[in-house]
Amino acid sequence: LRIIEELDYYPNHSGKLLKQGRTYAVAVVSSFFQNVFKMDFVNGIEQAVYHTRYQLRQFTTQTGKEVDKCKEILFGKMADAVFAMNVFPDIPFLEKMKKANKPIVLVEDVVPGFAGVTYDNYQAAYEAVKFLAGRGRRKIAISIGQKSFSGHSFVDNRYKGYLDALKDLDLPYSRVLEIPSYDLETGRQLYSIMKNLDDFPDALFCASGDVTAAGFLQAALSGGLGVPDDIAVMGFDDSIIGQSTTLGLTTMRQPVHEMGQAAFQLALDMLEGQDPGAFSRIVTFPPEIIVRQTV
Amino acid sequence: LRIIEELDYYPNHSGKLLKQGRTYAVAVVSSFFQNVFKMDFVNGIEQAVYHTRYQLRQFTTQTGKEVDKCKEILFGKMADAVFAMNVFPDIPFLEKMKKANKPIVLVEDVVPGFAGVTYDNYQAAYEAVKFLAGRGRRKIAISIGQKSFSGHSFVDNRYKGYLDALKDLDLPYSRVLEIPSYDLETGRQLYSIMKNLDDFPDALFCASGDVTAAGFLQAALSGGLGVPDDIAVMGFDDSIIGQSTTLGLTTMRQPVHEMGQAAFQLALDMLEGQDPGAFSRIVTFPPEIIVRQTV
DNA sequence: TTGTAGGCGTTATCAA
DNA sequence: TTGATAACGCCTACAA
Repeated sequence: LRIIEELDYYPNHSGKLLKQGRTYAVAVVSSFFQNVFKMDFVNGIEQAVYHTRYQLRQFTTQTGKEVDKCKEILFGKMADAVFAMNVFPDIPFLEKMKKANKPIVLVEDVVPGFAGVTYDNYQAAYEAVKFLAGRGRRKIAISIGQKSFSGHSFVDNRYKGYLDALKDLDLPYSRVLEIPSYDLETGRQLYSIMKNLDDFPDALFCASGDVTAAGFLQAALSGGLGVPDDIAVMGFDDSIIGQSTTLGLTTMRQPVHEMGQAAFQLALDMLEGQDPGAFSRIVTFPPEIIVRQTV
Repeated sequence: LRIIEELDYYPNHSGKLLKQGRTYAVAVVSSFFQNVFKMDFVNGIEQAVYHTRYQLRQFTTQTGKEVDKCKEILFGKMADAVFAMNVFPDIPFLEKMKKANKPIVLVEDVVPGFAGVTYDNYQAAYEAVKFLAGRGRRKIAISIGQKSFSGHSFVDNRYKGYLDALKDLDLPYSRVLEIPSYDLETGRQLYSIMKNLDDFPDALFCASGDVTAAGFLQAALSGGLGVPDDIAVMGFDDSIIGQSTTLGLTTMRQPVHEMGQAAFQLALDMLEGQDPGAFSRIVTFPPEIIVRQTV
């Protein structure tokens, strides 16, 4: 032991893994770089991982190559389990991985019958509209990301929740602002777009997230629009961005951090658990409204 | 090749690495989980890594165990190079790693003679005070993290910049609010602390970062304090938090994303470059003031 | 061109 | 308890 200390000997990691056949690593795979959502999610995984012998690895791939990357990681023994963020649900692929006993946890966009962690996006949008209507708003616009080809992405679910709520509440006004990205500048542009609308809304539900809501708030207030007097604004996520706007943002909380922790727990259940049900378990988190000053 | 495809064969990563003796991985080591600073920094590394054959790995350690972890990673061949964030500068350790030709890039807190990426924190604080004074402020308070034992951490440098600027500008007023953490709530508490001060400042320089500045802004404005009329507020970092406050935050930009890219480039130079100077190169980024509405 | 053998560093097994 | 040996899967070098 003294010699080990003196020579700074540390066991070669690759040699160890090769022999063991297990990596004791889990991997996050996504086609986008760090952003606030991923930060919160990864933070949740990190904290859960911290108390175990596992390592966390992150891989960024080209859009559309996620499935290949997952295969490479799992079959090539780069990690024991994978968290796939917003990956287009390729059922034959998922079947194959399940049959091969390779743990994949789908995040956000989930497929019935396969392990995943998600959020009730339909209900969240539905309740957001109901809440706005309950505060006397009648002309509720929504800003939202691109709808998907499949019609089953989290964006599609939020969209459906919005439409169904309007219908159930007998609100004839609807206005959908579909935006290409989720950044501040796009949020600011929402105001320019809205200004030119002939029929102005009295509420904006930023289903596109807190960052876009913060951008809208900046542009609207410096454009002289009163919030919440002229227009109510509701965000989505309750991320640190939503928490730090100067005018407190009312928002639909998504417990992203807890989702990360749950995702790791689910991966562990698949890797070490006796419970075969884990391979088709979906953990769904409920919406929660955080009321601040913009509604 | 058809058979490879059919059987979903992927080369075993550990076997490959064991033979190669190189991992083609770089590792970020820190004693804290994802936060906005780390997010931006890692994002910079990720984008630089993306175009190479390298992978990025992240390791979170107990505070004080960073050096052990770096040794384990480098000697145990878990990665080819390490980015050490805010690690207490242990010179004998750094000497040893340099002698062993193991690339370590120090981030933020840097040691002369060893590879690192940093920011001119002294100059940044100095210029922030000068800027505030140039706008007619005479009683400038600073909020800042815990000073270090060594007296040479980035916090210490900001502190010195503040004091020297006050001296050079003949401003007798000084008020240092040393805070334990960098979150929103701590920022809000800055307002409560300040309210009870007998001699109220006319400017607050949040050298503790944009997040604390955003928290202060919330508390101050809802407490009825006028910004910038009653008090000027200046942040630090120009992170996404600083960019998304409803009242635009004037702040001292730190190009964290670029620092991440530079750190990876420096690691590459050490790993693949012919230039032995890389092992003692320090890349320092200059400060830049972003003027918005709070000053 | 194709095939075979050895070694990377670890760990598990089996023998002494 | 200790010590030698084989095998994990890859790559490279050398032989056929």
